[in-house]
Formats: sequence, C-alpha cells, structure tokens
Amino acid sequence: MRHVEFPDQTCSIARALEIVGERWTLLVVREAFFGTRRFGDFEAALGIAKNVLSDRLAKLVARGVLGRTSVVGRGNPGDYHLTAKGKDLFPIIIALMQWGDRWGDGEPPVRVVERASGDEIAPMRVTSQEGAALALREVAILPGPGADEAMRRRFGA
Amino acid sequence: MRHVEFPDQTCSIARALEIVGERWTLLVVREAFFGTRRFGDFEAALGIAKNVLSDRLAKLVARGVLGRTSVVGRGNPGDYHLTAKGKDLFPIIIALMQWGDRWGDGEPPVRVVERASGDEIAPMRVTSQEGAALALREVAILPGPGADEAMRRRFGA
DNA sequence: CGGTATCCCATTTGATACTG
DNA sequence: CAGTATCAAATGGGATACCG
Repeated sequence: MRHVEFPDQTCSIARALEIVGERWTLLVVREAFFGTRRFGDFEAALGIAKNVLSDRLAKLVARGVLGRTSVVGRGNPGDYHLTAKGKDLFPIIIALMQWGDRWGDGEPPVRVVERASGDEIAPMRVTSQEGAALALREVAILPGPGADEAMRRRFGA
Repeated sequence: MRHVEFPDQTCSIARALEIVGERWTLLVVREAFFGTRRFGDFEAALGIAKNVLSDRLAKLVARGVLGRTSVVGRGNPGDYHLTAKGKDLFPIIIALMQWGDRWGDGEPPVRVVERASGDEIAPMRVTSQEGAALALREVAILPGPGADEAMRRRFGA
C-alpha cells in the first residue's frame, strides 16, 4: 500500500475518504454524534483496540473533524467533540445509517427523531435547489472548476 | 484483524460499512455512478490493481450493489451496472462529494447538475418529514426496534 | 479484453504490558 | 482514566505472469 491513500485521484469523494475512509473512523465519528466524548467511552462502545482508537482520534483531531476541550477537575487532555467540520458530516452519517437500515437485515437499532415533534427524520434525498427529489437519471456530471485535463475530456468540454 | 469487519456492532452504519466501507469500494461505486460499466474502464479511471478491482467488483455483485448484464457480441461475462440497492447509495455518494468539496482544498473537480435546468443540485441536508433542515441538536437518538440491551440502556428505555 | 493465480511486502490490527 | 510502547499475526495492496 502506498502512503497516499488514493493516489492521483482528482475526486471530492477520494478527498473525503482520505479523512474519514479509514477502517473504524466513521464509527468513531458516529459515536461522537451519539454524544460520546471520552476515550474510555469510545473504547467501550466500539470494542476497538486502544492503539487504533488513539490513532483514529488523533487523526480526526489533526484533520479538524474533532476538537478537544479541557475539562476542569480532570488532569487529562480533555474531551473530544465534533467541530463544525465534523458536524457537517451529519448528512453522511445519516445517509449511511438509513441505507444500512433499508438494505440490511434486521430492524433498525436506533431511531433518529426530531426532538420537537418526536417524528422520525425524513429519508435523505438528492434534490434540486427547489427541493424536488432527483433520480440518478435526472442529473448530469460536468467537469468543475477544479477538473484536470482527464476529467474535462471525460465529461465533455 | 478478525474476519468480521466490525464485530459485535449493532449499528446500521457498521452494516453499511461492511458492504461499502472497504478501501476502494466507494470509489468503484462512484465510477459506476459516473457511468462506467466495464472492467477496463474502472481500471483506467481509478488506477487500481487488477486483482483488487476484481475483488471489489465481485464483492459488490455478491452483496447486490452491482449486477451484470450480458452484452451481445461480447463473449465476456458482461457489463456491471448499479442495482436498485446500488442506486440507493446516491445520497451517500453525493453527501461525501459535497463534504469533500466544502472542506477540501481546491476547486470541485466535478459538478452535479439537474439535467433539466442545468442548476447545481442542492446541498444534502438532514430534514424533518416536512422538509425543514435539522441541526444536530434538534434531533434525538432513540433505541429502535432492533436495539439490543446495551443500546436500550444507553439511549433510554 | 477481462479477468485469475502467485508472490511479496508495507500496513494494520489487536493483545498485552506499561506509564503519568 | 487516558493513553503510549511493543510485538506477532493477518491482511491488503500492487506487480507480474498467465489464460480463455
């Protein structure tokens, strides 16, 4: 395996996966969304090896997904919490959860509800600016401003 | 590493990641969304080793994310295409792409637009049934019908 | 073209022990 | 409690060669 995760990929998904694509990483992030803040709680909830957890947390902090808060009355470095960048993973976490629920076997282990009403949240959908759901065939892929030559050739001028 | 990817996880995200969480897998799926159908095209677009690509495609087929279509005039097994289960990964792919664009450096390599209008698609959001965007603090996690004892203890009765 | 079979090595993982 | 250090074993990845 090379050191760079996905070499030569000009792709936003590859870029995202270089940050959250490692094994265990998204489960650590999920735990953070569930409110877990302490090393030992991550460890217990995930059943992950300590060194791996340590590595994942450190990387998530280094990459700006998690931050640390010092806690009064505790000498340790402090709790982990989602940064704005981390909280912005919310749609990804929810989309994964919903897909897992729809296509996995068994009932959903957790429900995500609107706090105010108690209603289940809506299924994640790709929509137009006006909010209309878009199927795959209703969208087109075009080269963006950051497209390299290969991309431009591929998706038309 | 154990054989089971994420042992003892009662979690929809873990279930999803057991299918699409392996290295390269989501990039293969992305390619499928971009319209790639043939082994050699995946290979060229991704710069992935043949054996790894072979493995990922086989697993995606085995897990129902991709299907194969026989192509007339070609003796080979046939093209790969997204199944309904695969197409349902659309929100995940788009959410990852948008997050990578927002938080990565550099301009977006590709744009996803509504075919009819040419407008960019909307950012993925977690919403209520009525379509109102929900922030993290506006939702609650509750044990679902498939929750095990630990889950129930954790998220309240 | 579309793979499969082999080989080798870098990485990763998890267990255990240890430390402030 | 919150990690770091060490280590053996498994795995994953890429390269190459081969095949229908």
